[in-house]
Amino acid sequence: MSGHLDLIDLKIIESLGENGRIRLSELAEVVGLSIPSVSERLDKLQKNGIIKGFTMEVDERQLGFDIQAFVRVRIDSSRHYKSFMEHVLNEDEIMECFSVTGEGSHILKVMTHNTSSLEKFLSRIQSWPGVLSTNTSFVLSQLKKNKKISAGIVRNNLQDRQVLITFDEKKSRK
Amino acid sequence: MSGHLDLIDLKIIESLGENGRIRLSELAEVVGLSIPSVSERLDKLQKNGIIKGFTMEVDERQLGFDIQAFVRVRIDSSRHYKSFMEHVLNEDEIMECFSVTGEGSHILKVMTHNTSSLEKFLSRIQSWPGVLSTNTSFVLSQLKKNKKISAGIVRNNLQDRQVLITFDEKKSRK
DNA sequence: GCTGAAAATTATATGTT
DNA sequence: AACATATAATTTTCAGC
Repeated sequence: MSGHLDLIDLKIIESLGENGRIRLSELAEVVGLSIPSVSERLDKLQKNGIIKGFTMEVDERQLGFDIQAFVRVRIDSSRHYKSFMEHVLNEDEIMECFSVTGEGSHILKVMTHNTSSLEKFLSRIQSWPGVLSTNTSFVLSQLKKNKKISAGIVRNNLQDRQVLITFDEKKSRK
Repeated sequence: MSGHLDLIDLKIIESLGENGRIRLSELAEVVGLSIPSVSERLDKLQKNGIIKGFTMEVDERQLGFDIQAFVRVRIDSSRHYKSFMEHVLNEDEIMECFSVTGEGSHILKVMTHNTSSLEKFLSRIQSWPGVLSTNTSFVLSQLKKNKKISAGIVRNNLQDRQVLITFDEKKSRK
């Protein structure tokens, strides 16, 4: 498993959240370590699976995706679950899929070209075996998108579990 | 505005979606242009705002965020909108906020430490002026997260608007 | 807008504490 | 684990097309 995360790891994570293409040299400057040290830590964070990968944020509208929507799907659970999953993975217009509690068993985040393509998409979904109903909410605008993972908050989260060793704690151990 | 996007731009976008830290040298290989050309195109894509930035995907659980939830909020619209926005931007636990149609005026994607911190968060929300009700769905698991923006699909989207000029079209113009 | 080649910067590998 | 040094790779700059 992951071993321990210290504040430097968290700062690395925070910086990469703000700018995923930041250079190791800059990162080294930010956290106050040498480049090889930062490089090694970054490798470990990826090997541990704490950092899963790097992506990009795009302006979807400019790429012709004028419609975003949340679609709540109610599926006749167990029996059709496997085929549902396969369909979900195959549909490029489904950007995210969550299994959730509450009304409906799944929430799909959908991105598509126009109302016509959305209509086609919805009738496709409704034809999948086990799909009992759907309920669609259009996204009018996105008011917030939090990229940064604050080192401070993560630190608080992890202190409970003693996964994290802060610098001060380290110092005080002989 | 943005000028024109060709298939090479879309391939750059697709590659960066798969790996946001891909090197210019690799990118140049993928799209079949020289490194300076790719570098220039990347700059333009960022200046145009088509590429908004680069981030990282993390394993939230390993960082102590054990709870993710969608919270539908119904707010007494116009009058309290501004203060609502301010609150939303201030809360680090709100990762995303969408204005939507359907039941409730907004959907919040929330990430927090445990049920206790969620409970605190929900009572905080409910105390904001104008918040009439909330409805929370826990995320049990995320089944899909689409990082890649397929060049093929974007091409289809944009062809309608003639924003995109394909290589073949370019060739055929004198 | 693209290229090749020089210059500058950055990343990797190795050995040491 | 972190560092310094040396080496390798990458990115940037720029003249020329």
